[in-house]
Amino acid sequence: MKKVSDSTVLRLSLYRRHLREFQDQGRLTVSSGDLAARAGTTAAQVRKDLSVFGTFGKRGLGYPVAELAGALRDILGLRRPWRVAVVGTGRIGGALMGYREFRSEGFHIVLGFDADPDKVGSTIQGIPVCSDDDMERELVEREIDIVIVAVPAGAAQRVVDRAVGAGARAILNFAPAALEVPDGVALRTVNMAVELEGLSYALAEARRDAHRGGE
Amino acid sequence: MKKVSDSTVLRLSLYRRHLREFQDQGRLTVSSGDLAARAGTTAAQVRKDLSVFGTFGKRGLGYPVAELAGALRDILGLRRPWRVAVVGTGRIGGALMGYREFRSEGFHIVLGFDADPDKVGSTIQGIPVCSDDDMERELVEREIDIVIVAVPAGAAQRVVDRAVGAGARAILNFAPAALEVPDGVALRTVNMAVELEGLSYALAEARRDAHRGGE
DNA sequence: CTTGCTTTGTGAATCGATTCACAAGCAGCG
DNA sequence: CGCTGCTTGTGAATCGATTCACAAAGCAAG
Repeated sequence: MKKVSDSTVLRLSLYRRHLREFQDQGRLTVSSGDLAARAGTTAAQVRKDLSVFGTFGKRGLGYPVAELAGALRDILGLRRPWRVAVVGTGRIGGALMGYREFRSEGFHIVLGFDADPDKVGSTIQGIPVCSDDDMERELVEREIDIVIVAVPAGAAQRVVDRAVGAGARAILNFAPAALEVPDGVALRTVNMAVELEGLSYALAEARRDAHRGGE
Repeated sequence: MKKVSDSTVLRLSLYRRHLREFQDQGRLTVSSGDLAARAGTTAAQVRKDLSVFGTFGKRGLGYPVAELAGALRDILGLRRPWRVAVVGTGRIGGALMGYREFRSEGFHIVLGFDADPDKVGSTIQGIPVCSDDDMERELVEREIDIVIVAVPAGAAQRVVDRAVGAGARAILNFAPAALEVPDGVALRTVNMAVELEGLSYALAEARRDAHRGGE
């Protein structure tokens, strides 16, 4: 299989979302242009992205909404639910444990981990919290597919190493840290502070331009 | 000013983080290679990124840590703090209001907005919550620079329109929705479900490869 | 069956970002 | 002072992703 770029996969997710909207509206087919307009890209981009995985449309007609949505579901691996654990049940971790969007997309958060003995044994958002110490065993026993890391930056690499050691193949990291994982392990980092700094740059740049009189 | 790519700005944020670590370790200079190793990129990339904004290093020596960190601070617009408001004080919004990393990087969350009358007038993480209805007035009066959107997808575009109408120039969106903003307004969207679907794709792909016998 | 309108799928062209490769600059040393 | 060892800054080359452009295909109407 040829390598598929991250940005293509990301867009497939978006397409699927918008396809569901079209489906709710009772549309039977959409053109690449319709889909592109919603997803904020171009018709050619939509067609190119889809063509990586096969041919789904009919010339002159467009794409059958329901069928394409199903195909994307398969491609993205969303046919069956994934089992997810959250490490670190502080404010961020706790919020993620209650995030509706995850469950409705087929990501079932089945347990949390925390180092705080007061939290161990309790539930957060109805999800049981285990001790950090038992991480390896629990990950295996509860057949966790995806580990979400929501611990402070300093602890993140250690958590990742342990999770990978226990066989984790996919990690979503919310700690503001650059993490290392071996080949074959999928890692995505959401760095919220970096996103804010991107906005800060844009604001500063706008101000600089204003002082300089545009350009 | 030539256009600077998002990915360059994103990396500058990372460089600054790692520079502080070097600084804490007492290093006076770093080479592009040192910085690249930490940030997970290449020496050439580091030099190219920096060269967009000027020349900061000395040949044969590397970059002066403190000076470069200061320069990045200026470039990223972090010299003075930004005033931030969070719209939607549910689980995600509430967690963001208490997120330490934001404050320590100079992003001061000064108020929240919520539609729930029970919350209006209370404080979350020590930050006062105002009514959605007063958004325009409060944004102007409290001189908000950045608006964080943490409302359900269906309400996000309306919030953004109102914020932009009140003069907001920078928006960080956590709602799983494709938002439209006029030119001149900086928008970043953090779509956590899409990130998870990226991992799902990787897992599904790995499984497909396994069934097919690698490749 | 033919004409006209639409829209896909895809090679080719373009664009942008990353990587390469090397001259130029600097410190240290004999 | 000139030589050695590093490291930057940057044009040129490469790589990858996006956009263009058009033949092929489907449908409808006459």
